[in-house]
Amino acid sequence: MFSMSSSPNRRPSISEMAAARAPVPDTNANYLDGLNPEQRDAVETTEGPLLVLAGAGTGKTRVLTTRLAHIIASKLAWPSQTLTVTFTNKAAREMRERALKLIGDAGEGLRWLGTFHSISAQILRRHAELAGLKSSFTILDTDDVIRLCKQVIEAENIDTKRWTPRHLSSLIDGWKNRALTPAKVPKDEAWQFADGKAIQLYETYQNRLKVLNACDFGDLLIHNITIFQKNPDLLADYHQRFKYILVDEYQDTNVAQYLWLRLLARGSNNICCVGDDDQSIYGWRGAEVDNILRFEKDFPGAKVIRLERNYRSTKHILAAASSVIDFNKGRLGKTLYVGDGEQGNPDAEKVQVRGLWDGEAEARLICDDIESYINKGGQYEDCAILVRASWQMRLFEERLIMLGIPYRVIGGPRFFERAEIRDALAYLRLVRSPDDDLAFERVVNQPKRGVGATTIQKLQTFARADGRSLFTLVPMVLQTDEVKGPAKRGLTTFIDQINLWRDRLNNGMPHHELAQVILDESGYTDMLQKDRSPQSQTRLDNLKELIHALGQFDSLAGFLEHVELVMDVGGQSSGNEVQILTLHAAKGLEWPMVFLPGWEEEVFPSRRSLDESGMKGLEEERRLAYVGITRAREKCAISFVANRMIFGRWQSVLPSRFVDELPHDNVEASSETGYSTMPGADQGFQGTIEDLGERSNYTSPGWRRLKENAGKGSKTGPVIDGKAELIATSSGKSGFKIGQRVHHEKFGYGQVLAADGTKLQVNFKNVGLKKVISTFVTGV
DNA sequence: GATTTAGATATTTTT
DNA sequence: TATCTAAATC
Repeated sequence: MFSMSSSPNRRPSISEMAAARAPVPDTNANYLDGLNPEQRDAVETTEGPLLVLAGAGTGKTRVLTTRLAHIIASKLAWPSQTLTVTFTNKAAREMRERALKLIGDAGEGLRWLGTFHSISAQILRRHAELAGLKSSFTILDTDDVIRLCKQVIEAENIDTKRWTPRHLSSLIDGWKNRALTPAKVPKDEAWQFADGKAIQLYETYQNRLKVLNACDFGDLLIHNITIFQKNPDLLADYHQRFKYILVDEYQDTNVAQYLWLRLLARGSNNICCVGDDDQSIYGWRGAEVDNILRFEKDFPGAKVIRLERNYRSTKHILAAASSVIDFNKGRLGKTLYVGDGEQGNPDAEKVQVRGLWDGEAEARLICDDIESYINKGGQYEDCAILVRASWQMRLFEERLIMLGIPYRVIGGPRFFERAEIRDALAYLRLVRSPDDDLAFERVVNQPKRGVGATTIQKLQTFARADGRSLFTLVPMVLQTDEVKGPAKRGLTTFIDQINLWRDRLNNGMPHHELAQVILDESGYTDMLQKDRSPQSQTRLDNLKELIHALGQFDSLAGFLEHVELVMDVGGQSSGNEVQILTLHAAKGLEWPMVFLPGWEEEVFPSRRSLDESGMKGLEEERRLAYVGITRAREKCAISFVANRMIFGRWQSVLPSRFVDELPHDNVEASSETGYSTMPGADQGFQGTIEDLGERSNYTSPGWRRLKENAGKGSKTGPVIDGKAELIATSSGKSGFKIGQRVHHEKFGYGQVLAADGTKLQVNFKNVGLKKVISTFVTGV
């Protein structure tokens, strides 16, 4: 319907470009139908900088996609002359699909629609030499980066226990988020690591990257920025190219992304940013809410459009969210209201706030709610449980399994971050680029080939001295007697195999077939098949999945590039299942029924957030609360508990301050925390000391002590900190929990240190070394 | 060099 | 509690 006279992939002729400059309003633009006045304004304001403040559920994505479609359909620009940046691959994909749906073939050729990282990688590949790289540079993921940091720290003889590689990598990442190259880092920040060596380490890290012909994620943008700054001609080319810039989730941009956008927008000045300051929840990853707060100053003459009509949630849900977020200072300010009609649904349910005894009771209640919703004809997929931290998920999983309710955990370790997948990819990387030392180190002894740490260290020393890569160095070392025995044999077969695989690839063996061959011939598959741990089958399945995914790409290079930047390929199909996810992962999603458990001080708002970032941290936690509530369409149930087990210890906890910030009129509150004793307090335990037999996990200190003691004929445990530990065996059904306070008629009060359902280890406060417990332990 | 054991450590995670 | 890493032992 909006097809153009010529193929959109063809470069436009001069006259076409001239014609495109004069907007030709399309009177049949029915893609504009159904937009409200503000949305329409946001779509049609095409000149100059524009900030669209889009509250939750106000049609943000629709505006963005329609705007893109509008620009193309009105021939203001060719698809290839628009730059659209998102944060996630998923958002980019959705944007592309929706734009294509609106304008059909005319939208083909949206080459510059993608994530900040994928677009800056594209640009960097074209001009890599200006950053001292080859255009075939590899993009390192977090895992590689940490290993590299470790090497850098060790090279300086710094204790990696006191100063962890993870810490250094997060510092470097933080600087890159702020667009600081080693030279630009404020000198006093050097003291954040290894007694003032931080900046120096950052510098060596960067040098190592250059030698490896590699980039980390932050580099993609930093290199772009420096290239643009040093080469005005080149920047001018891109100014010519990008007539319109669209940015999604602007509140999440960091300094580097902001500078990058500023540089590119200087050409046309047609930059449209869409975002919501109230949904900025990635501050800990370098996002600067300030970017969106400062927009009008940064882009003079900017227009600001607010989208406040919410088409998602009931009035009670919106009132609850607004009430909480209103406690934040320094907002741009918007008030959400029900988009359809004055009141919305008059029968809408109020937001529920419930207090429970402990996490298990909370899980029971929520899962029962889900069950009764299903019994009334609801769908599992309509329900979501949103938690602050992933450790909170376990209780819900256990309960859902018990009830036989299908569920899916969203997020968690991603497909391409799994060890077996990264191993397989490292083999492929090494076959393709022998100089990839990080890949070499990863797989040279995986499966075991007798090449241990000592050998690798030796090789690294030589490689450093020679300025060669490990792979090219090894054949030379093998000529000498520096490496002997199993290590020598292992290295020989390793090198031979890699070379053989490379020949096969060059002789036209399809890459997915090669991947299978590599896994089989290297012994990797064997290793997993022999491994009888419960995860090994999943690992084999994952590898199968990987080979399948490989088959979808034309070339190995194409696949690797894809993998480096698009890490979310794993099985996406979601069936009819209850979803469990973190609040962070929930952004951008919505459900009819949303459960928000764990609203307790220290948990949510999280203690660490407050400790580390104070007021700023608290406000971000509050935005997280806002995001959580606004995910709900019809029903939102918030809950908190009185007792929670955190890191294996029971703690009594207080309701979150956010609970008090909810509006009374829109909330229905109830509490069941009136217990005076722990559940199970009425049950008795008879204590005798026994051999505990085999248990899968004795590694925790409590159980380890317990095991040491078992079967030694000893009647009591060792004295630790002047307190005796006694091991009791349950006489009946266990209702006791780790950390729970118990009472024994002889020994007085104690605390349960370990329990597996039938046996208890109790730490009694006032006891020295004592004998058999033959009497009952009672919960208090 | 591999395996076992002991100890420390613990959010959120778009690329 | 569960997981990861380093030291100790085989």
